[in-house]
Amino acid sequence: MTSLPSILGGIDPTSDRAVFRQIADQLREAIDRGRFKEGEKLPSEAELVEHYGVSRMTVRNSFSVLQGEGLVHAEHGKGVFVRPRPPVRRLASDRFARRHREQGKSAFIVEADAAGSHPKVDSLEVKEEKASQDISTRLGSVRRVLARRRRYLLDGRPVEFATSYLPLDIARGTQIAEPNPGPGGIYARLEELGHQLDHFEEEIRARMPSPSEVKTLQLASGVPVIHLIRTAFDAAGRAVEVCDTVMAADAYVLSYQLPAN
Amino acid sequence: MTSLPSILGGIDPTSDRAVFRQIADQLREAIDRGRFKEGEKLPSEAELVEHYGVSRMTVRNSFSVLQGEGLVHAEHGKGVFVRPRPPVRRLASDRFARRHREQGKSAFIVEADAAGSHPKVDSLEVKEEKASQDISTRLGSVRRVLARRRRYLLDGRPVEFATSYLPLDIARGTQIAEPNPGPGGIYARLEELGHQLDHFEEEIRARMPSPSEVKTLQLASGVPVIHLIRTAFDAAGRAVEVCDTVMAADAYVLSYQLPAN
DNA sequence: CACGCATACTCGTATAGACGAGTGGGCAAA
DNA sequence: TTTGCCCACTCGTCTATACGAGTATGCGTG
Repeated sequence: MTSLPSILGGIDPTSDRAVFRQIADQLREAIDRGRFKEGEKLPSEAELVEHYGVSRMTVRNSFSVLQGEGLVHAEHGKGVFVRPRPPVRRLASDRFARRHREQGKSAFIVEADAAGSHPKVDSLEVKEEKASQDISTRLGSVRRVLARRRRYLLDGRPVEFATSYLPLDIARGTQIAEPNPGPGGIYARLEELGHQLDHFEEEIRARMPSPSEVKTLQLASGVPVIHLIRTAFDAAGRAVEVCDTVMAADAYVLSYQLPAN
Repeated sequence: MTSLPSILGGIDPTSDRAVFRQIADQLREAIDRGRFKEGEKLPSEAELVEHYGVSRMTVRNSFSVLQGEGLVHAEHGKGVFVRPRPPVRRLASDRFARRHREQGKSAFIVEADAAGSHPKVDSLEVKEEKASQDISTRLGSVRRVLARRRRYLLDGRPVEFATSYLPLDIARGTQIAEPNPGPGGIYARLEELGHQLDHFEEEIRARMPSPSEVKTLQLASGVPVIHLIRTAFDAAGRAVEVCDTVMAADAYVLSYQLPAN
């Protein structure tokens, strides 16, 4: 390996920039310049202590800065590594268009197969429950709803956790209340039930994950989530489904097409 | 103030959960339950050291967890405070529709005024420059572009930084190359120049900000950014503008309407 | 050869102490 | 009363040390 001094500079003790920030700056720049490549191991804490002549906590402090930026991740017993950027899934805004619903499989499976990934859906849960205030408002003041929860994985990595909420008067007793909603998914079933879909509304937020989201999506530190709430409206203008989706932000690019008029 | 023991519990030394995580958990829960309200000061490091009987670094460690989650922020010399959730701007997907372009002011100013906020636009820079690889690709292999940079502020707080790129053969010498593009903005000018706008494509990502973005947007730690890249196409199918926008994620909700067919 | 253990190296957690710097209140001097 | 300083309290930074726990490697034993 190339010697450290040739990659990393020294500390400027006269600078008013904190030492641990100077170290973080140098590591960040080295990563940006490709001196440390994706997945590559950074110098160990001990090596940096040696190189900079600082205490271990100072080095750890700089690592923690870079972790917060999502640039690196530490593995106990192994080292600190440059975080590889996982391939992203691109979600087109027309993925729920009727023409994509004709075939049997879900949009997730179809797209992932096409991209050569191995998709999986787990923690499927379908149950009736009390609607939260927010969901109730979006669905037009319903008290209880059918909730369909599932988690999506790509090549073994969880990337998305979604819950669909439907009014009970629509969904109860139909195939929508079954774990497997059948070909074309619940949107196909809704249309068969006479709720011709008219349009969707999507709300997008980004934020840091809650601890439970970190667990469910196995998120590394420094990875935000995209929170998408989609409401489906039928031709009568009624909200027939709300889908609440939390996505690992480093796994997705959302794409929308908008008319200009 | 209510005594600490009544709000926060103790440490379970038999738990395999790290002490600083247990402290972070208790503080997080207290915040979630509203025992500490938005903007309110948390117990000082010294108080928590006293209460839990741990060292100061351990307490600081738990604070750093909560800061990473964007839940709290520290103010030197004052204390650690529950981060207030700033009001969010809701961006509708039709905000660039032609009918909104008739009046004089920009979408940002109009919407902010309507919301009762005090909008401002600064660091306006308009110049010709070499197109990056990505921008060049999106605009259809142009070498040089006109770049229009500006930062948007709401009630004094920077919330968004945007750069528009336009092909030189379209923009050079027109009002688009002026600091003030005139009523209706550059989209109105483009249409006057014969580039009737047909549709937009928007790509959305979320990620942690770079250090320079933290500076420009004065981001607190634990706040991600939404990165939106919009491409405008004219009726001839040509990409006539790419707008690269970085938004403080805690200041925005994006909203889209999609047809179902 | 195969297995298992010792060992060295990695990061994780925690303590104790020191000094610096920003903030705000109180007190003393003008 | 007003001004200015001091001090107490706050978080920021850094050092030095200790032990625990996960990982990988090599060597010795069976």
